[in-house]
Amino acid sequence: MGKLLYDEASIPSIVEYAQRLENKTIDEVNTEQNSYAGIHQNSQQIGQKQNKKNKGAFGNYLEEAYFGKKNDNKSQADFPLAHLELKASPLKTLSNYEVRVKERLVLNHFTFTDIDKEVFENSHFKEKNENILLVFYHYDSKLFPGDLKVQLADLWQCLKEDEAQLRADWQIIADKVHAGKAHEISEGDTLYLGACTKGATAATSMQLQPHSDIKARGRALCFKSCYINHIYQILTQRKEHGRILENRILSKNETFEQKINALFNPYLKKSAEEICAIRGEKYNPANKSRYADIARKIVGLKKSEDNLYEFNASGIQLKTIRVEPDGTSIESLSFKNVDFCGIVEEEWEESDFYSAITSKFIFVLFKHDTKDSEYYLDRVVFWQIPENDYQIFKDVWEDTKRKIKSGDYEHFIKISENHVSHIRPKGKNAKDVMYTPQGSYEKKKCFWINQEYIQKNVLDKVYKS
DNA sequence: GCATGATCATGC
DNA sequence: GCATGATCATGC
Repeated sequence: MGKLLYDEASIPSIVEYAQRLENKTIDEVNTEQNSYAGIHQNSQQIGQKQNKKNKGAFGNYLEEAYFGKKNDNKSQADFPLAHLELKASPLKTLSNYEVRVKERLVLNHFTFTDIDKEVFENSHFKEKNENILLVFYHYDSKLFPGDLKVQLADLWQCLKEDEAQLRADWQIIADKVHAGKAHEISEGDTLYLGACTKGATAATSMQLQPHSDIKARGRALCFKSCYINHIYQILTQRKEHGRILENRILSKNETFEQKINALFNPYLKKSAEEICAIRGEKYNPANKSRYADIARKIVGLKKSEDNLYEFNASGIQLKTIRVEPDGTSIESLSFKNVDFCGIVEEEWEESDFYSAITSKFIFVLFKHDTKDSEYYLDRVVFWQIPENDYQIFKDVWEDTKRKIKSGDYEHFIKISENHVSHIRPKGKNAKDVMYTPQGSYEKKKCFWINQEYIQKNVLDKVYKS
């Protein structure tokens, strides 16, 4: 073991050392410094031992060949003297050249017995993840870990930034365990911090839980993909522009639900046109998204959706639904257009649709009481998809990916084929097309959640109880 | 009446 | 010009 090139007890020293990697690869910097951090191996040698596609390959290489750490005691922080954890996070480039974090960031595993005994203040989560050194790198399955380019390295102190929400999320997970409902935990329960299933298949990862005899899938805590992507964006902005205005809508000790309800309260029972009049905005009945536009303006969202800190960090889905006098709705819910070239390169858990499905939903319900009367703002409802239903969304997504890969754009899953989700066109008109992996152009389409599913899971619970 | 495909206004 | 969040139109 050679001498380390940084001070193991100092966060600034470790962060500075990590930042030497920015815009370079580990092997480049090691060569410049004439050091392999005491370990005389380059990435080809390690790469031959480890499959290049091994998901942890870059993280291990960073730890061993750059920081000179042996990857042994996993429950201890990576830099115990500095109370600092090291995490590598892969980036991908979308077909529009936008750079995005590729997947959720997995933190510590937990057992239901342990979390049952903890409170947030003394939790393993808080202890281990208070200071995280994040190293964002460009993922490429064809390259050795030492040849991957690092984009950004920086410190994220999640409690200083977002303690209230992380505590609320942690508590939701712990409370399900307290209630003997570990088997009902869903990634959609929470906004930033998630309890994700990890690694092994469902059958082999079943665990006992303290307050129920029902076995539940083992879980790890993670930063959900929207949150880690948000962190990447914030750190990039701070590096490029300094600490510019970060537009938070929550004040201290206020929950997301309380804030949203407070924003909508003044307009309850008022018609769309009345709301526009009160707010001094124009109302155009020919605009098909007029109800959605009102809802977005009330919470302060711009079209791009990333202008509010909490919305960008959580990926929360704000949707408006028109409700008929009998408590039913007419239409299914649409999502972003499918990127035909992007989807064939993606895994389910990295996809836009997965991200939407596992986010929380805010439904803004506009109702009318007779067939010919105006719709008025009736209620605001929070909801998430139960995890038991994720599989069918995944099946629809996988089927769509497979058909696009084979060049079949004519036989996507229809609304009549299941009770949950389908694929349908969404473009300016039939001539509005998108480039495909086959080099042809096909009509734009997107994933939809079936009206029937929303009716049963959301509207019936609100209007038929 | 429902399934499916087509289309529209908006804002950046 | 384009993505978005929807609603509309048609044919069976």
